[in-house]
Amino acid sequence: MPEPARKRRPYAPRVPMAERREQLLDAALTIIDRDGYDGVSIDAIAREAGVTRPVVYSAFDGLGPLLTTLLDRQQERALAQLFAALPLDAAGDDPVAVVERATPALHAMVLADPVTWRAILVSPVTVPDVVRDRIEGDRERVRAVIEQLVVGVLGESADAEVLAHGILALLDHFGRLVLADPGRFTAERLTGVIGSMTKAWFA
Amino acid sequence: MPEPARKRRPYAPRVPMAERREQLLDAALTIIDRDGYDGVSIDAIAREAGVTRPVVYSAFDGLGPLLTTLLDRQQERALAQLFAALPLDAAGDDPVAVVERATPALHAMVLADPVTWRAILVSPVTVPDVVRDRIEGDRERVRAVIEQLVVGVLGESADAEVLAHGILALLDHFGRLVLADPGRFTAERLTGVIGSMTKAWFA
DNA sequence: TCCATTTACTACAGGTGTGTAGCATTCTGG
DNA sequence: CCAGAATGCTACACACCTGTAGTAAATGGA
Repeated sequence: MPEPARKRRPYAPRVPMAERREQLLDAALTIIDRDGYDGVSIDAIAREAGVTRPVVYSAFDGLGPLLTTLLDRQQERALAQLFAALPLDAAGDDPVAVVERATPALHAMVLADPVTWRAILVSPVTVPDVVRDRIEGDRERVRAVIEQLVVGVLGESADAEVLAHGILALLDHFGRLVLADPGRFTAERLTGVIGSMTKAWFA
Repeated sequence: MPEPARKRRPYAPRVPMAERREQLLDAALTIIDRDGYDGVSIDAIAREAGVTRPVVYSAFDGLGPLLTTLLDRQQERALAQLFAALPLDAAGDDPVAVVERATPALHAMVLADPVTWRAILVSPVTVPDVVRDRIEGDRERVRAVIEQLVVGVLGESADAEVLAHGILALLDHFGRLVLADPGRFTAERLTGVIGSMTKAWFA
């Protein structure tokens, strides 16, 4: 029988830096989706990607920069999806109609890319600082957009800041419900509730 | 000059087990409040309490049981505070009046014991499993109570489950706002927004 | 006062993660 | 075909955490 000889690990496929970086970002996202932000480490990412840690260090300066880069990528995807689904140009329209169009659109958006949205919605506070600051910053930008919508519809009299916080909190939570149990929390139910709340407000 | 001689660590005050346990729970809560659930470990708790790890192990069987005990204690405090502030017996009353009494009460409750409430509100998902399951369980119980209130007020026709989710999400988020910036998000503003939402619904 | 009990500490063995230096392999262009 | 540049791996030095066995100090009652 031959020597045990399992001395050297088989070489991972050689890959140019740019591609390796993408692959590592994908690995990080997979871990976040499967194990939460707790599970993310240089070590875990290397294992997930089938390489050793120095490979990761040669592609990124550490966990913080890696996650920042990942967030850059996901941010672009998420905000594009979100602003496509939000009724940004509906200044004068009937609010009920607007809401009853936007709600199913948001529902579909979340289910169409659950990995992206889970990483954003199911992450609120106890995550690495880089990530938290980034997500909070984006959330604040979205909230400002909603606040403008509120002002546009209700005028200056309402407490638009607090209302926008409330609306975003509702959207967040309904998003989490959809991700957690899509069969239970359907577009119809959510649209029904949000629609009747809107009707109550304006009718 | 005397020998360096800093061989032995000064003894921590000797304390009976029951008291030590309380002290360790307080240390854990302090850490959670300051560093989040990520920072909690047997080691960190021992350091925070000014003792060594074996002391912690002699008081609890490990981190899980310690946190469970802490949750038992905090749960009692929190639910007592919450059900005192919630209008559980207001089945027939005017909803607007009920809400305008309950909102300032909840606001005061959160600010009166911010450490307890931060640990509950600012913790949603990425926390030790024992803690998450526990908090989620309690949240679900509270949500069920709210659902009953909704049914009592709106009847069976409404989608009480989803509405209760929405209401709890609003309460959660407004609680976080108050904890994050008490000067900005006052009882008056929150009561104003919640009151006008309620008025819109029922008027 | 002295000893048994209670309480606390030291020390060790083992696990996982970080970051880096130096070596091995593969690939590419002349 | 054969450098040298890319790319990947091994190995090491730390750091921090878990649990536990053995030892030292404080306390209280006989």
